[in-house]
Amino acid sequence: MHNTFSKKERLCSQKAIDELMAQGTKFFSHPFMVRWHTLPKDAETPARLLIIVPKRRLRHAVDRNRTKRLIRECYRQQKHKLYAFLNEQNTSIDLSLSYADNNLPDYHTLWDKTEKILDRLMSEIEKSQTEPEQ
RNA sequence: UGCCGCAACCGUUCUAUCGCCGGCCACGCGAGUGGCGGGAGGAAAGUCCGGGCAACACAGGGUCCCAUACUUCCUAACAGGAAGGUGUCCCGCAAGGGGCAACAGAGAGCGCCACAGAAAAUAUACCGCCUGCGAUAUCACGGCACCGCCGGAGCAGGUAAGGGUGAAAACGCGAGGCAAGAGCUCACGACGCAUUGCAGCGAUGCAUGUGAUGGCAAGCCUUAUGGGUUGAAAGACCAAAUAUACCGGCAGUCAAGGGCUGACCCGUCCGUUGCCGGGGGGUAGGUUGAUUGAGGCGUCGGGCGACCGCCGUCCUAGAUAAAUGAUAGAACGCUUUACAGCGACAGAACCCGGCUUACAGGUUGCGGCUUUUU
Repeated sequence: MHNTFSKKERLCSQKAIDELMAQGTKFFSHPFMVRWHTLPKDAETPARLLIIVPKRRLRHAVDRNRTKRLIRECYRQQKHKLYAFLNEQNTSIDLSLSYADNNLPDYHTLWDKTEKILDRLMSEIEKSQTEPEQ
């Protein structure tokens, strides 16, 4: 399969970002702050991702660019699990990964971290789906 | 050969796999698929100057505010650059070479000048120098000298040469002059100004004349010149959904109200309600602005040079929450005995011209020094 990562799979709209920040559920798993919230089933894509690397953490634009690209690669190559799960649950989500470390990440450790986060995310989604609307 | 300085240029490369953003071509109703080719920098950085572009504003003058400040030239423009002048510092025996410069005005005015020092700006008088007066006493002291004269406490005045202080001391130095002294006078020199002469477009230099004398304008200021504000998140255009000013059509209702009509009924028009269509402004979103330009490269010509002109040739990122990447392997370079590790500074955001700052390593040219050989 193609591990693509096209424009549709990115969260670009300012309005959607505001909504996510205001209403999203969040959890922390080093080195990421994860925010997500569920949406009605969308035909185009099961998940939209927003990658955040704050200027406060990494001062140089070069470092921020590289960090974002690494995160994108890790997500791109592992997202099929999440997509399959979401299709099974018949839902879609908006998701943000906010980098919260002061050092440049390493590809292999970042891969492991991303894997963990996706696992945790899926279990959380499942929980919220089984007991909806408090 | 090595080192140093200056200038110009480069600033990792290749392969495989998986991706991202534009372009062109083909196929497809379309979503899309396939092929070909393109995709960060010398500083993309800081956002410090200048300009283009855009919107808004705008009678004229003054004040305030900001910027600039030796000259000429270059340029679209500049606080940039080139050539030159002046001052100053360094190297050199010299000839000469190189560095640096908020380099207009302190003779318009105000203000300031710590400590030290007598005094920091209407000069002053601590020591010193000079003049006058000069108590006691003719005794004592010193010198000259031989019946005398001079000095000596103190007081009054003159003086700015010398002393010491300081970042800086009333222009330097020599001579004249004087009681002692002093730009008081003179020669030479430093400085400002002026005009005249000569050289130069000019700053300025040389000569001449004349004048004054501490420094700070990066304290205020004066003079001259320039400056409208904002900034691509500018601006222009298209525009779903929802609500809807307004317009038209159809249907319903005469339940409130009005006209035709004095009253009632009926009718009809307006109204009102609903639906449909049109429609303006405008939100999400999209397009544009936006990459062909004071453009790059090359030949020739002009100019000391910055730069300019002619001709030829090339099209070389265009994203928008923001692409230009990731992984693995190899090569290259550096460190290290080796294992191994590392790969400078740094990421376009409307576009240009500069400035400033960061930068491992390498290449080329010129200059200087050194070594070796001939």
